[in-house]
Amino acid sequence: MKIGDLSAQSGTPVETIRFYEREGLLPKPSRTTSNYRIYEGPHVERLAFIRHCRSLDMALDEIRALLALQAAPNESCEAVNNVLDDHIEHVAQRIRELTALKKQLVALRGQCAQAKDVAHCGILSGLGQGEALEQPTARQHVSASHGKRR
Amino acid sequence: MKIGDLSAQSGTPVETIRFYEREGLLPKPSRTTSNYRIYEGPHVERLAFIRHCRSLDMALDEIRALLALQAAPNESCEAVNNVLDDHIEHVAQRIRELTALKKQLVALRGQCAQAKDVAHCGILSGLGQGEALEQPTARQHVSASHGKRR
DNA sequence: TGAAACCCTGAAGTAGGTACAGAGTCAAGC
DNA sequence: GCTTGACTCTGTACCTACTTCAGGGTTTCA
Repeated sequence: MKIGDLSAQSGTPVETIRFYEREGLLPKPSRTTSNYRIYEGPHVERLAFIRHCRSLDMALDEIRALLALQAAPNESCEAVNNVLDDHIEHVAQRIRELTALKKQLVALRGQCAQAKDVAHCGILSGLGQGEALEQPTARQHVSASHGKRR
Repeated sequence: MKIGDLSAQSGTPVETIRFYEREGLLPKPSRTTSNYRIYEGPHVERLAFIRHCRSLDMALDEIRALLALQAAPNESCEAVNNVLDDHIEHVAQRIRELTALKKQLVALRGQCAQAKDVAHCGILSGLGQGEALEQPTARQHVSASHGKRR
C-alpha cells in the first residue's frame, strides 16, 4: 500500500508518517521504481503501536525505548513496566502542579468581583505585585498548560 | 542598571530578558555609548508582571493581551477577567484530560502484574492491539504531559 | 596591563509535528 | 495522445518559550 492508504487506514497524516520515518520510529519502507513508499503489514502494526503510545501521551523517546524492548523478546519485561511507571508518575506530577496552579488562578480571579475600570482592577494589580512563584524553569516531560493548540 | 543586574534582581536569565524584548513584551531600553542596555524602574515592574504571569503558566499572547489592557486604564476590566477565565478553563480542561489519561495508563500497567519476558508482556500486546484513542491532534493552549524538560 | 567577567548580535536547537513550495507520477476521460 | 486532477516526492520553514552557542566588543579589578 502507498502512504496515502496507510494514512487513511491509520488516521495518521501523511506528513506525520514521513516524520516518524525520519525519526527512526518507522523502518524505511521499500520503494517503487518511481520512488513511492510501499508499506506492508509490519509497518501497519508498528504505526498502530506508535499512535497508541502517542495517544497515551508518551514521548517519542519513551516509544523508542518500548520498540527497542519489543525487538528483544527474551528480556525480562521489567524494563517495560519501568517505562510505564515513569510515565504514569510524569502525568501524576503534572496533575498535581496544574491543580495547585488552578487554585492560584481562581484566587487571583476572586480579586475582581465586579467589573470596574482597568486602573482599579484587582487582578492586574495582583499580577504586578508580589513575587513570581518559583517554577521549574527547565523542561519536563509532561508539559504544563499550553501544549497543544488548534 | 545593566541587563545582568536586572537578571539577578528578577531571577530571569539574561537571554530570556532579551527574548522578551524581541517579542515586544518589554519595551526597548535606552543604550549606553557602548551599546549596553540600561533599565529603569518601569522595566523592572513590567518584567515582574510578565514573570508572574508566566509563573501562572499564561501564554505570551495572553500576557500581551493583559499588557495591552494595562495601557488603557479607563477601559472596563471585564476583558481582563475574560483572559483569566479563559486561562482557568484551559488549565481545568488539561487537568480533566490528564486525569483520564492516567486512568488508562494505570489500567494498562495492570496488565503486567509479574515480570515475565517481553514476548508475553501484557503491556506491549495491549499497546499493539486496539485503537489509538482519539486525541485532539491540534495544539492547545495548555499542554499535556511532556512540556518542560530538564 | 592583562585577564576575568560582562555585554552584544545572530543563528541554531529543543518536541512533535504542520504546512508549505516546487517538482515528479499516475489513472481516467476525451 | 493529451490533459486534468489526485497523489507522491524532497526540502524547508513554522509553531512555543525559551536555551545555547559562536564570535566578537567592553568594562572592571588586581
